[in-house]
Amino acid sequence: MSSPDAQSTPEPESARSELALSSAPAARSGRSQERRRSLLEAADRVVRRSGPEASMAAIAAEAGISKPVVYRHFGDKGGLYRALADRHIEDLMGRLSTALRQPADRSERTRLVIDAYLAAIEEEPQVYRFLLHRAPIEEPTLTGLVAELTRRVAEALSAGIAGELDLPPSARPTALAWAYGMVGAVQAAGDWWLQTREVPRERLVDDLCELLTRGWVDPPRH
Amino acid sequence: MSSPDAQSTPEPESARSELALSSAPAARSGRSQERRRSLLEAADRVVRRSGPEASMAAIAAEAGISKPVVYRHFGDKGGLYRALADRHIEDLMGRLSTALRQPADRSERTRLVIDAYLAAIEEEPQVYRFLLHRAPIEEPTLTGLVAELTRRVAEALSAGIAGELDLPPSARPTALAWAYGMVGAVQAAGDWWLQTREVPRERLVDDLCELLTRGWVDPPRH
DNA sequence: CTATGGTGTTACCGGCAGTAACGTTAGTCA
DNA sequence: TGACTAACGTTACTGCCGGTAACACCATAG
Repeated sequence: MSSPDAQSTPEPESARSELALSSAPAARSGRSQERRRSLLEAADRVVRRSGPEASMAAIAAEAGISKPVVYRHFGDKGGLYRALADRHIEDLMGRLSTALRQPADRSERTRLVIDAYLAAIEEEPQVYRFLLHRAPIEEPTLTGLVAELTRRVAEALSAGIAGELDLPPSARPTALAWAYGMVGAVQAAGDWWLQTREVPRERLVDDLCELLTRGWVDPPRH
Repeated sequence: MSSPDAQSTPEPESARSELALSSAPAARSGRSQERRRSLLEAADRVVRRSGPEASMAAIAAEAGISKPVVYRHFGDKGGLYRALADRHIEDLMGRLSTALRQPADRSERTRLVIDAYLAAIEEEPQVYRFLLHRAPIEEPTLTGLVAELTRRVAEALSAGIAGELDLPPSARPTALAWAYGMVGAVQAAGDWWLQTREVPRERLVDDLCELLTRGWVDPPRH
């Protein structure tokens, strides 16, 4: 927020075309990149261990370094968290779009995507909680990490839906609404599932898939 | 959470049968109830005006009172927020279950509930943001307000679904999964809609209703 | 008049995000 | 080799916030 120097995650590998914030301090030398990586890794470790309410001091300590260094690299707690989130979001998006590209019919592909998401959050519940249940970035019209993740997945999904169903441009809002709806459905159900593991993943995947492909009006078949 | 005295919202009018909680300071005298009300109203005003990151000091000041009074009444920031949330959740639940009880066929009733929810969040976006995008309560296994709202709506909805479709007990998890899925879908889509008003409410309601009742596999009809 | 319990206050604590100001290395140019 | 500079790192602070301790002000009861 306040800091004018919150460079938004110039991660080396992730293809970044949008978000060309001008104020990045240029030089990003090799040593600096290394530091940045190690800081991100330390932050990751701390978040995994202590949840998202980790303090900057704790993260700095974990990295064996003092706070101002962290601030020089990420400008802001929001900046750090955003960088951290970007990494995980990138990962999740990769898994999801792999599933999305699988050659199969619509409902089977739906199943694959849902399963990919649930598998991911099952593997790393702490990371998931960090991404979804934390909005440490104050909103300048925009919200926190949740929205970022939701937005990206939904955006990709809506493109997929529009393409798949061959929708006219006038139906783009419908595709978006559906995409957000589907993402929200899987997120909320996944959240519930993660807290009260009442049912094997398989089962939840089937239920969600049925809801999203056939609707709730017809009774379930099992 | 730390405070042992966070009484959970003994609102005056909401049907309360003496509240067995032992530690409650007993004599909730008339004057005290009045104070409590005025504090909640002040908090509500501040939250509406400044968003959910309102400080306790600000709320106390708005009520023309000092901080410790607030803490005596609610024990905790979490306690205050929970009390505040309960009030709004109660309200929203009322509107939703009214819609849910309407005599109509399944898809029409779905439409009514979705519309009721979207109407509510459209009327009071600030309150909605407070309820959904804030988890100020640290989680001892439990999460914040979002989960509370989601849980209550989903629980009610799943009972409705199970009754409506005459599901056997073995299908209760399915009903729950569907309920959470539907709630999440409407929440996420509503969130998106509230930020980018790309489309009239009517349209979003129709789209969501179609997704949830007929699934996404068949192309939309408009 | 005094004891007591609820209601209010001021003034503090500890912890956090964020920063200013000061060392310290390391590469550069004479 | 030795002075110069600039990035790198540190300690020690500010300001804010949640939460609390300790004290002050009535009322009513004996």
